[in-house]
Amino acid sequence: MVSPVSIRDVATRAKVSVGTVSNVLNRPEVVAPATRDRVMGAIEELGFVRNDAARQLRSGTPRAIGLVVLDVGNPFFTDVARGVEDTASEAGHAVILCNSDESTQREARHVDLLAEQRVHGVLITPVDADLAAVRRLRDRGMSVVLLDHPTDDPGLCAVAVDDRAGGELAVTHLLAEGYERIVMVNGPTRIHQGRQRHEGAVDAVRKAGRDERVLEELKVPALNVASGQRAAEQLLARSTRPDAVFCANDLLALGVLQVLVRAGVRVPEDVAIVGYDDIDFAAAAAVPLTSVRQPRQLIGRTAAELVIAETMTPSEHVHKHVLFAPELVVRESSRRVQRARRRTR
Amino acid sequence: MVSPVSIRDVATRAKVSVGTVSNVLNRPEVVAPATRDRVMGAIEELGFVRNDAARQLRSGTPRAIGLVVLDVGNPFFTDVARGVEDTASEAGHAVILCNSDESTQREARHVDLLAEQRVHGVLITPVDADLAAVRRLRDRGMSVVLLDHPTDDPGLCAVAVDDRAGGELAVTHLLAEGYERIVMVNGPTRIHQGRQRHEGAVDAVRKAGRDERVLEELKVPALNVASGQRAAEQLLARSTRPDAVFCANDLLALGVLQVLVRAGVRVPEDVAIVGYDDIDFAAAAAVPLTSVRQPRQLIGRTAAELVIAETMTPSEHVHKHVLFAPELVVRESSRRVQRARRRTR
DNA sequence: AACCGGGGGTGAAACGATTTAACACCGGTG
DNA sequence: CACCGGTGTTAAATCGTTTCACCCCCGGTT
Repeated sequence: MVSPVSIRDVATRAKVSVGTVSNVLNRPEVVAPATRDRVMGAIEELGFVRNDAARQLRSGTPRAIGLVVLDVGNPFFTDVARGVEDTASEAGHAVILCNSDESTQREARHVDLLAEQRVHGVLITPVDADLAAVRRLRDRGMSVVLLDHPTDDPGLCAVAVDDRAGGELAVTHLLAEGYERIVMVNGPTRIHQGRQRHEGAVDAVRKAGRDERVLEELKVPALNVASGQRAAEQLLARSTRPDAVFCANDLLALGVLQVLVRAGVRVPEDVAIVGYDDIDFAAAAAVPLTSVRQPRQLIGRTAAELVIAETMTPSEHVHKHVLFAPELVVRESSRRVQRARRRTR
Repeated sequence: MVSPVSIRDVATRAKVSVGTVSNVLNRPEVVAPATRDRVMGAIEELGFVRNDAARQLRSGTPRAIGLVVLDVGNPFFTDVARGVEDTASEAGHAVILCNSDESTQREARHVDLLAEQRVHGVLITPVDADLAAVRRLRDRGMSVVLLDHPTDDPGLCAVAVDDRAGGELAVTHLLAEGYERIVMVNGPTRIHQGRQRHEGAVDAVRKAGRDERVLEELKVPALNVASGQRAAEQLLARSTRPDAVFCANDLLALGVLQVLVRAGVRVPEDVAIVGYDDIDFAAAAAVPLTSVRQPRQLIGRTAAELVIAETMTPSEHVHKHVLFAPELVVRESSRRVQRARRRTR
């Protein structure tokens, strides 16, 4: 029982042909004001709503874009999604949200669904680095933009943030503040963002001319709060503790921070903490968290713009790889110098 | 250039009629195994993907449901969305996510879009209590389920949590722990959840036979961390501070907690804090937060099930108002008794 | 008077699937 | 041999739009 009133009913009511109604809807300027008003009136009275399925069937241009993320629960993706939703809805597109939960199967199922929906394009953070899902989409002639996943493939648009630079920023900062035993808490190797951030961290050590042993990597199974807590417990149990912890994302950092604070460790005097992403909770933590900020909403907006542009003018479209620069936001969790100064005042 | 291979191409390739291909796709049991395999083969070779628009046009049954939330940035809605997404995708439905950002205009625009898409049904947390948007949807013959917004309207399904009971739980707990000057930090009156929670809090005071002055309400403009921080600053500036703060949601509570802790106030010895929602960050706060838990994913799942059920059997469907019971999760931020005991041990 | 051009409409043919009535074929039965 | 019921397949109608070729009317040019 879904709105049984069609364009034909409107036409009858307004005593015009269906073609004219369609014109009123899509190119109002070509129809005489008098008839236009009559048609509009009929639409109003009947409560007519365009059927997008029929529309799309004939015109071939869909009005939705797909968004496949690794984890809707992660504030990072939430903010990206918000950006996507904003520009999509400005362009009159709906956003179909899919959550792959880092599972290749779920990703595949969603991708199939999106293909059937003939979406305008797909923004995806792929689960696997082999991009199988992405290839399948492209094979079906769909525009794809990679989200937060750089690639060399010149046949693809991608929007990402320079993770290597971000890692370098963080560790350079820690070294400059005088920290000398840094542990990086990182996710599983599979996650390339983490790998990049670690490489950046190593770069920082090298560029500072320090012994590479000032930096150690501690891997945890997932990038969430619970993993951070467990990592912190491990660190506490050690005989010689690090004096700084750099976490691959803020969720980890919040977990670490909580456990350390509750164990009586002073942050940043005893141990500094730096996170990554600068989610809203970072600034509101017990000790405001230094973090590497990524322009999350901007990532979403840019990706949405790219995919819309690509499908508007598929022929002349040039694939772009947009790489945003991360930014270090220094807060109290790593400000050894300033704290010291304040204390001596 | 979106997958130009249609069911007709498959038919030609497999040397059958289009009807047979359709049968293979939808009722495989009626077609002979031999032909079935032949058709499947052709589908595979050609990389055929069903065109959902055409499908829906003829069959009339859409494969997407709409979800309109107040704020995708709020972890509460994120978790609800996850629940929706889960059951929807199990049922083979796509979820179209819309963010109204508490704006009536955005809500209206999204609702129109969903109507054009002829979605299966819409799950919505309405911006306005007058439910104008909801009525528009229903007028167009669409199933609507109200999310986290109770209603008396018997023509509607609704899934919500008993906010009044939640407020009562929180304050009863605080009173039982011996707190006697409670401030409830609440959002603007417009937000009914907050109103209900406050009424519940008042109930608790009355039922405990206390003077109603043990509870005071402090209103803030928004339910986010920043508002919580500002509220805490106000409280700190007072000559007589409350000994407990009950916040209308966890974001507020985290803001309050952070400011208090940084000002040297001991939680829960000097001031107890109770939040609402029990988002993941609540447990990971500097002092783990006592909070009223709502079954967020379950809310999403239930709502999705309802809307799918309603559209499957529209005739015999009986509208339901599901009201979940909230649950108090006691953590350290309000455990005066236990802390005292621990200290004397 | 014939012709032209163009604004304002009309009507029918797509679009790609589903659905249904009809049909061809089969061995078995009366 | 005619008839039957069942099975597998076909062809055509249908869904609601958009698009496109064409028509009509009317004033202005030759």
